[in-house]
Amino acid sequence: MKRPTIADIARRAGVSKGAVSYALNGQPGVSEATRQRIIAIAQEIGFNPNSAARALSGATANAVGLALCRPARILGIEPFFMELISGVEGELSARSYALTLQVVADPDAEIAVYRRWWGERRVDGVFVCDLRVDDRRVPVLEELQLPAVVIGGPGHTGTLASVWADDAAALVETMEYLVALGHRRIARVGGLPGLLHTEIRGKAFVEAGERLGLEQSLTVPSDYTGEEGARATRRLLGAAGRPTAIIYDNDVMAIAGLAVAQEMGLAVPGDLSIVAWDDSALCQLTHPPLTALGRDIPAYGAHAARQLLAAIEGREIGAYQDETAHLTPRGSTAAPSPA
Amino acid sequence: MKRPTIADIARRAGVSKGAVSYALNGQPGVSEATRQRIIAIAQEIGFNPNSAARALSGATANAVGLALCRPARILGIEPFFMELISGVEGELSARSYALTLQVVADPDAEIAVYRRWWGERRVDGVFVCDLRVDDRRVPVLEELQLPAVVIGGPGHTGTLASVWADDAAALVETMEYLVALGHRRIARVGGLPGLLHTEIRGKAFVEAGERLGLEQSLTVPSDYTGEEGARATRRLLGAAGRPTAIIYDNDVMAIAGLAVAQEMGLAVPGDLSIVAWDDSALCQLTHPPLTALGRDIPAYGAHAARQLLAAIEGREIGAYQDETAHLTPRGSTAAPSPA
DNA sequence: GATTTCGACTGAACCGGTTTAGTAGGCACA
DNA sequence: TGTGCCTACTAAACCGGTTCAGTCGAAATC
Repeated sequence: MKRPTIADIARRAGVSKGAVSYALNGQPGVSEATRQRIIAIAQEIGFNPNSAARALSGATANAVGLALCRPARILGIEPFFMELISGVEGELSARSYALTLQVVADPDAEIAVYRRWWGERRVDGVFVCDLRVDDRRVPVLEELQLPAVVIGGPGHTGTLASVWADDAAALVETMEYLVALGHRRIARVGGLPGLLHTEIRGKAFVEAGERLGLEQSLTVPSDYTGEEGARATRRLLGAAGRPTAIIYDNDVMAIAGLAVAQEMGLAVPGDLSIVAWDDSALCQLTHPPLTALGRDIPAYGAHAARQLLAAIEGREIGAYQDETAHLTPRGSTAAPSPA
Repeated sequence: MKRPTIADIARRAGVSKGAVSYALNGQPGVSEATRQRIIAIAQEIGFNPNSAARALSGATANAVGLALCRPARILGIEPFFMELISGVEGELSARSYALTLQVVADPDAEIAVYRRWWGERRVDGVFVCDLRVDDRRVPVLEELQLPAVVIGGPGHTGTLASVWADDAAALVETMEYLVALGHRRIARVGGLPGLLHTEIRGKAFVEAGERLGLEQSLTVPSDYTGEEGARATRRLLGAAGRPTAIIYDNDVMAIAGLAVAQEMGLAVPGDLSIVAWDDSALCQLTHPPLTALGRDIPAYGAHAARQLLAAIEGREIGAYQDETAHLTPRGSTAAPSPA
């Protein structure tokens, strides 16, 4: 089946290719009557502009890129990315932008992907996930002048646009809630060290712990997987003076922690309170359901997409602060039983 | 920053654009010495061929498409798609193919996306997920002659290539295992009605139930969400002559079912055995861990990608049968307690 | 009535690759 | 010495859009 081109439309309308281009793109240069006639013909023959031709002559590729740098097994289990993607998609498809996805093995590969995309002119802009402290990707994107929106922050985003949420505030709110319940020994199972939001949460945890006068406020680093979450939990619960509450950096680790606690004969929430960061549907499926810090991830993605489209259009944009995660108390948190 | 083009390379090498093209693409027409010189220059200046220009003149866009037609909340929670994507990616990126992702609202929108992609020449081929009985997408793709690989089957794939696994056999194996443990009343919480694999599993369930002489073999339809899985479970367990074992069409519903059983005071596996289809890491995080039907989803995706690339290259391909899911017994299945 | 202006449109260049047709030079063979 | 053939290249067309520089006729201006 032959794809219709503007030349076909031009022939049928008895005008030149240029006139067709003007008509279809809403540019001045054709009369309203001719424009309508051309649009009608285009619709009739089911015309879609060849994206390659458009990208080659015009400015944009009408596509944006997202490179994900996490191993497959973690990607699968984290609802975060899929929810983010679906939010991003909503904005993009409304403007007929395509999303190009690439899974990469490490930050160097990711940087190589950006350089390739830029060289190939395959994308007009990119999303940057999993921001790190002094992230090496940032200067590369600045150098390439590739429009980019960093998903994360605040800070360490250089001159790039960003979308971020105040994790420190959310964590402090959670700790105050636990303290109000009577907890004095609170632990935290953190995400991948080196990720900016892990560091931000870690710092906030220490500071709030001091301010609230906790007896104990220990962070154990982890990697978002259930296995590591379970291991960290065993370590925390096996030690003397074990915590009465644990905050997990994602829901998968929290669920694993819950299983470990039950396995060790500890009652949740009687002996141990559990809070999960990221409130996916999973948190409501456990027994007891998990108290969780949640926010609207698809909306977060949508904001990021809007920022990126604005950046591509050359509009001046900066950091956009998204809503702060809010705590949904469920059955996994309660006052600690008297020791 | 200016992107280098083959004209830049040609100038520096003192040859024509054509020679550069031959050299970089491994075509005959240049001497080995010249080829090496050109390749060296290309590397030195960091050349990447403009994908639009290549797509416009040559045949391929060097991209394939994947349209996902599921609501955001289900997409997020299902590890299946992300694992599939990461497997697909592995094959694609090895051949420098890009993956274009689009989330759509319904099958009509999905068909529209295929037509647009085809018209725009944006992709060289597509993956088709969630195959339905008499799927309307199949004839459209055949008409467009857009290379496609259906992920699912067998049957209902028309002339399109496909990758499938024998779900019926896996289900029968599972039922035989449960019968061997002593179960006579087995229920099933199914996936979305209308999806081919749901129908195939449903049919196999009924047939095997009869063949094995079960007292009861009831399927309750569901939609893969935890809420629906919980509701279906309550319905099954609340009725008289409740089943002693339930097979769930995905892991999320199985986890929800486990929580419901515990909530109702039933011991798992003592009073109720539970089997999950799709063995994600979640299955090992529950208490007890779930017996699950698992297979290597990234490998499945990789096979699909290989099939699609072959189809794009015009090689004759048909249906590829992937490994059958295998049962991993864990703590959620045991002999039923004497009634 | 001559000149300017403007709207509506055309023709051609251009984007950066691939590919086809053509050519120059070297060598073998009669 | 001429013919044929091969290798190693070049020039130019082409893909399908966008856009720039004109052109043409009609209306507006003086």
